[in-house]
Amino acid sequence: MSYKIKSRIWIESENNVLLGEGRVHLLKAIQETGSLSKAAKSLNISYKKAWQLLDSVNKSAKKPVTINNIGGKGGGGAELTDYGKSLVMAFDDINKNCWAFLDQQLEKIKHL
Amino acid sequence: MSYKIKSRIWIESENNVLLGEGRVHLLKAIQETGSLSKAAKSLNISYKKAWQLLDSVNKSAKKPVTINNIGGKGGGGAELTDYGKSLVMAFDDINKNCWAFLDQQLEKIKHL
DNA sequence: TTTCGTTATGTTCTAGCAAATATAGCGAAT
DNA sequence: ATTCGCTATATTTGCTAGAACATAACGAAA
Repeated sequence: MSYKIKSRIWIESENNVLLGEGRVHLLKAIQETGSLSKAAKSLNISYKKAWQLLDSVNKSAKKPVTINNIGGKGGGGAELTDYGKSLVMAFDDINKNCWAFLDQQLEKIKHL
Repeated sequence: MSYKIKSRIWIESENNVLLGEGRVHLLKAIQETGSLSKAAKSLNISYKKAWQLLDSVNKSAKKPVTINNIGGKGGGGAELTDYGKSLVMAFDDINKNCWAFLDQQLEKIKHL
Protein backbone atom coordinates (compact mmCIF):
# COMPACT_ATOMS: atom_id res chain seq x y z
CA MET A 1 0.00 0.00 0.00
CA SER A 2 1.25 3.45 -0.92
CA TYR A 3 1.38 6.67 1.05
CA LYS A 4 -1.19 9.39 0.47
CA ILE A 5 -0.92 13.14 0.78
CA LYS A 6 -3.84 14.84 2.47
CA SER A 7 -4.42 18.54 2.88
CA ARG A 8 -6.68 21.11 4.37
CA ILE A 9 -6.80 24.71 3.24
CA TRP A 10 -8.65 27.67 4.61
CA ILE A 11 -8.92 31.42 4.05
CA GLU A 12 -8.09 33.77 6.90
CA SER A 13 -8.83 37.41 7.45
CA GLU A 14 -6.98 39.26 10.22
CA ASN A 15 -6.00 35.98 11.89
CA ASN A 16 -9.61 34.79 11.96
CA VAL A 17 -10.76 31.86 9.91
CA LEU A 18 -13.07 33.04 7.17
CA LEU A 19 -13.70 29.93 5.12
CA GLY A 20 -12.79 26.28 5.51
CA GLU A 21 -14.35 23.09 4.30
CA GLY A 22 -16.98 23.00 7.06
CA ARG A 23 -18.02 26.60 6.56
CA VAL A 24 -18.31 26.10 2.83
CA HIS A 25 -20.55 23.10 3.41
CA LEU A 26 -22.73 25.21 5.63
CA LEU A 27 -23.00 28.03 3.12
CA LYS A 28 -23.94 25.60 0.37
CA ALA A 29 -26.61 24.05 2.58
CA ILE A 30 -28.03 27.51 3.30
CA GLN A 31 -28.15 28.17 -0.42
CA GLU A 32 -30.07 24.94 -0.95
CA THR A 33 -32.51 25.16 1.94
CA GLY A 34 -33.03 28.90 2.29
CA SER A 35 -32.65 28.83 6.06
CA LEU A 36 -29.94 28.37 8.65
CA SER A 37 -31.94 25.98 10.80
CA LYS A 38 -32.73 23.71 7.87
CA ALA A 39 -29.10 23.81 6.79
CA ALA A 40 -28.03 22.79 10.28
CA LYS A 41 -30.43 19.86 10.25
CA SER A 42 -29.22 18.73 6.83
CA LEU A 43 -25.63 18.77 8.07
CA ASN A 44 -26.54 17.06 11.34
CA ILE A 45 -25.09 19.78 13.49
CA SER A 46 -26.85 21.81 16.16
CA TYR A 47 -28.48 25.07 15.19
CA LYS A 48 -26.25 26.84 17.66
CA LYS A 49 -23.06 25.53 16.13
CA ALA A 50 -24.28 26.47 12.67
CA TRP A 51 -25.19 29.94 13.85
CA GLN A 52 -21.80 30.44 15.49
CA LEU A 53 -20.02 29.37 12.32
CA LEU A 54 -22.10 31.66 10.15
CA ASP A 55 -21.69 34.54 12.57
CA SER A 56 -17.94 34.06 12.50
CA VAL A 57 -17.96 33.99 8.69
CA ASN A 58 -19.94 37.19 8.43
CA LYS A 59 -17.78 38.92 11.03
CA SER A 60 -14.55 37.95 9.26
CA ALA A 61 -15.66 38.77 5.76
CA LYS A 62 -15.20 42.22 4.25
CA LYS A 63 -18.78 42.26 3.02
CA PRO A 64 -21.87 40.29 4.16
CA VAL A 65 -21.86 36.68 3.02
CA THR A 66 -25.50 36.03 3.91
CA ILE A 67 -28.67 38.03 4.46
CA ASN A 68 -30.49 36.76 7.53
CA ASN A 69 -34.19 37.58 7.80
CA ILE A 70 -35.67 37.31 11.27
CA GLY A 71 -39.41 36.98 11.90
CA GLY A 72 -42.08 37.48 9.28
CA LYS A 73 -43.74 34.99 6.99
CA GLY A 74 -42.38 31.53 7.64
CA GLY A 75 -40.33 32.89 10.53
CA GLY A 76 -37.59 34.28 8.37
CA GLY A 77 -34.68 32.66 6.56
CA ALA A 78 -31.16 33.12 5.28
CA GLU A 79 -29.66 33.36 1.83
CA LEU A 80 -26.26 33.85 0.26
CA THR A 81 -25.31 37.23 -1.14
CA ASP A 82 -23.59 37.44 -4.51
CA TYR A 83 -20.39 38.10 -2.58
CA GLY A 84 -20.96 34.91 -0.57
CA LYS A 85 -21.49 32.93 -3.73
CA SER A 86 -18.28 34.16 -5.29
CA LEU A 87 -16.32 33.35 -2.14
CA VAL A 88 -17.65 29.81 -2.12
CA MET A 89 -16.85 29.37 -5.79
CA ALA A 90 -13.32 30.69 -5.34
CA PHE A 91 -12.69 28.40 -2.39
CA ASP A 92 -13.94 25.34 -4.25
CA ASP A 93 -11.80 26.19 -7.22
CA ILE A 94 -8.63 26.68 -5.20
CA ASN A 95 -9.27 23.57 -3.16
CA LYS A 96 -9.76 21.45 -6.25
CA ASN A 97 -6.56 22.78 -7.75
CA CYS A 98 -4.71 22.07 -4.53
CA TRP A 99 -5.74 18.42 -4.66
CA ALA A 100 -4.53 18.18 -8.24
CA PHE A 101 -1.27 19.84 -7.29
CA LEU A 102 -0.64 17.45 -4.42
CA ASP A 103 -1.61 14.49 -6.55
CA GLN A 104 1.20 15.46 -8.83
CA GLN A 105 3.62 15.94 -5.95
CA LEU A 106 2.80 12.40 -4.86
CA GLU A 107 5.25 11.18 -7.47
CA LYS A 108 8.04 12.39 -5.24
CA ILE A 109 7.30 9.89 -2.49
CA LYS A 110 6.05 7.04 -4.63
CA HIS A 111 9.37 5.27 -4.30
CA LEU A 112 9.53 5.63 -0.51
CA MET B 1 -6.37 44.12 4.75
CA SER B 2 -6.37 41.21 2.35
CA TYR B 3 -7.36 37.60 2.79
CA LYS B 4 -4.73 34.91 3.26
CA ILE B 5 -4.73 31.26 2.27
CA LYS B 6 -3.39 28.86 4.88
CA SER B 7 -2.82 25.16 4.54
CA ARG B 8 -1.76 22.06 6.35
CA ILE B 9 -0.59 18.91 4.61
CA TRP B 10 0.25 15.49 5.95
CA ILE B 11 1.18 12.06 4.68
CA GLU B 12 -1.02 9.11 5.56
CA SER B 13 -0.44 5.39 5.41
CA GLU B 14 -3.46 3.09 5.71
CA ASN B 15 -5.58 5.86 7.24
CA ASN B 16 -2.96 6.58 9.90
CA VAL B 17 -1.06 9.82 9.95
CA LEU B 18 2.57 9.18 9.10
CA LEU B 19 4.03 12.66 8.90
CA GLY B 20 2.72 16.12 9.62
CA GLU B 21 4.38 19.33 10.63
CA GLY B 22 4.66 18.39 14.32
CA ARG B 23 6.11 14.98 13.60
CA VAL B 24 8.66 16.45 11.21
CA HIS B 25 9.73 18.92 13.87
CA LEU B 26 10.20 16.05 16.27
CA LEU B 27 12.25 14.03 13.82
CA LYS B 28 14.49 17.01 13.10
CA ALA B 29 15.00 17.58 16.82
CA ILE B 30 15.98 13.93 17.25
CA GLN B 31 18.47 14.33 14.44
CA GLU B 32 19.97 17.35 16.18
CA THR B 33 20.04 16.05 19.74
CA GLY B 34 20.60 12.33 19.29
CA SER B 35 17.92 11.40 21.78
CA LEU B 36 14.17 11.41 22.10
CA SER B 37 14.13 12.87 25.57
CA LYS B 38 16.38 15.76 24.58
CA ALA B 39 14.27 16.35 21.49
CA ALA B 40 11.13 16.49 23.64
CA LYS B 41 12.76 19.05 25.92
CA SER B 42 13.86 21.20 23.02
CA LEU B 43 10.32 21.23 21.64
CA ASN B 44 8.80 21.86 25.08
CA ILE B 45 6.58 18.83 24.94
CA SER B 46 6.43 15.97 27.44
CA TYR B 47 8.60 12.95 26.84
CA LYS B 48 5.47 10.85 26.77
CA LYS B 49 3.88 12.85 23.98
CA ALA B 50 7.10 12.73 22.00
CA TRP B 51 7.35 9.00 22.47
CA GLN B 52 3.75 8.45 21.39
CA LEU B 53 4.30 10.53 18.26
CA LEU B 54 7.50 8.71 17.36
CA ASP B 55 5.92 5.33 18.07
CA SER B 56 3.03 6.22 15.78
CA VAL B 57 5.43 7.34 13.05
CA ASN B 58 7.43 4.13 13.20
CA LYS B 59 4.29 1.99 13.24
CA SER B 60 2.82 3.76 10.20
CA ALA B 61 5.99 3.81 8.11
CA LYS B 62 6.91 0.99 5.77
CA LYS B 63 10.45 0.92 7.10
CA PRO B 64 11.91 2.15 10.42
CA VAL B 65 12.27 5.92 10.59
CA THR B 66 14.45 5.90 13.70
CA ILE B 67 16.73 3.49 15.51
CA ASN B 68 16.08 3.63 19.25
CA ASN B 69 18.86 2.38 21.47
CA ILE B 70 17.79 1.46 24.95
CA GLY B 71 20.26 1.18 27.84
CA GLY B 72 24.02 1.16 27.44
CA LYS B 73 26.50 4.01 27.48
CA GLY B 74 24.69 7.27 28.14
CA GLY B 75 21.45 5.39 28.65
CA GLY B 76 20.79 4.97 24.96
CA GLY B 77 19.53 7.36 22.33
CA ALA B 78 17.66 7.67 19.08
CA GLU B 79 18.70 8.56 15.55
CA LEU B 80 17.13 8.89 12.14
CA THR B 81 17.61 6.16 9.60
CA ASP B 82 18.44 7.09 6.01
CA TYR B 83 14.83 6.27 5.22
CA GLY B 84 13.67 8.69 7.93
CA LYS B 85 15.90 11.41 6.54
CA SER B 86 14.53 11.01 3.05
CA LEU B 87 10.95 11.11 4.32
CA VAL B 88 11.63 14.36 6.17
CA MET B 89 13.28 15.89 3.14
CA ALA B 90 10.43 14.87 0.86
CA PHE B 91 7.86 16.32 3.23
CA ASP B 92 9.69 19.61 3.54
CA ASP B 93 10.01 19.88 -0.20
CA ILE B 94 6.35 19.18 -0.89
CA ASN B 95 5.24 21.50 1.87
CA LYS B 96 7.36 24.34 0.54
CA ASN B 97 6.01 23.84 -2.94
CA CYS B 98 2.48 23.82 -1.60
CA TRP B 99 2.99 27.22 -0.03
CA ALA B 100 4.28 28.59 -3.30
CA PHE B 101 1.34 27.07 -5.16
CA LEU B 102 -1.20 28.61 -2.82
CA ASP B 103 0.58 31.92 -2.93
CA GLN B 104 -0.02 31.94 -6.63
CA GLN B 105 -3.67 30.91 -6.21
CA LEU B 106 -4.09 33.92 -3.94
CA GLU B 107 -4.46 36.05 -7.05
CA LYS B 108 -7.87 34.54 -7.54
CA ILE B 109 -9.31 36.07 -4.40
CA LYS B 110 -7.32 39.28 -4.36
CA HIS B 111 -10.25 41.22 -5.75
CA LEU B 112 -12.76 39.82 -3.21
C1' DT C 1 -53.29 40.00 19.31
C1' DT C 2 -52.14 35.33 18.65
C1' DT C 3 -49.73 31.98 16.08
C1' DC C 4 -45.67 30.32 13.77
C1' DG C 5 -41.01 29.06 12.40
C1' DT C 6 -37.21 31.34 12.29
C1' DT C 7 -32.85 33.94 14.09
C1' DA C 8 -30.21 34.99 18.20
C1' DT C 9 -28.00 33.97 22.61
C1' DG C 10 -27.12 32.30 27.52
C1' DT C 11 -26.19 28.33 30.59
C1' DT C 12 -25.10 23.82 32.03
C1' DC C 13 -23.23 19.30 31.34
C1' DT C 14 -19.96 16.01 29.54
C1' DA C 15 -16.65 13.36 27.15
C1' DG C 16 -12.37 13.23 25.32
C1' DC C 17 -7.79 14.90 25.06
C1' DA C 18 -3.64 16.81 27.14
C1' DA C 19 -0.76 17.35 31.13
C1' DA C 20 1.23 15.63 35.19
C1' DT C 21 2.98 11.98 37.82
C1' DA C 22 4.91 7.51 38.61
C1' DT C 23 7.63 3.61 37.61
C1' DA C 24 9.57 -0.41 35.17
C1' DG C 25 13.25 -2.05 32.10
C1' DC C 26 17.52 -1.83 29.74
C1' DG C 27 22.71 -2.49 28.93
C1' DA C 28 27.46 -0.47 28.59
C1' DA C 29 30.93 1.13 31.53
C1' DT C 30 33.26 1.48 35.78
C1' DA D 1 26.88 -5.43 41.09
C1' DT D 2 26.04 -0.61 40.88
C1' DT D 3 25.33 3.59 38.58
C1' DC D 4 23.46 6.33 34.94
C1' DG D 5 20.46 8.38 31.51
C1' DC D 6 17.71 6.88 28.45
C1' DT D 7 13.45 4.19 26.35
C1' DA D 8 8.94 2.38 27.40
C1' DT D 9 4.43 2.39 29.55
C1' DA D 10 0.50 2.84 33.08
C1' DT D 11 -2.37 5.75 35.89
C1' DT D 12 -4.38 9.69 37.49
C1' DT D 13 -5.68 14.50 37.21
C1' DG D 14 -7.13 18.70 35.02
C1' DC D 15 -8.97 21.41 31.37
C1' DT D 16 -11.46 22.80 27.53
C1' DA D 17 -14.16 22.38 23.31
C1' DG D 18 -18.36 20.86 22.05
C1' DA D 19 -23.00 18.93 22.94
C1' DA D 20 -27.28 19.50 25.06
C1' DC D 21 -30.68 22.19 26.95
C1' DA D 22 -33.27 26.41 27.57
C1' DT D 23 -35.26 30.69 26.16
C1' DA D 24 -35.71 35.41 24.27
C1' DA D 25 -36.79 38.25 20.20
C1' DC D 26 -38.74 39.07 15.86
C1' DG D 27 -42.33 40.37 12.25
C1' DA D 28 -45.75 39.00 8.69
C1' DA D 29 -50.19 37.11 8.31
C1' DA D 30 -54.60 35.63 9.79
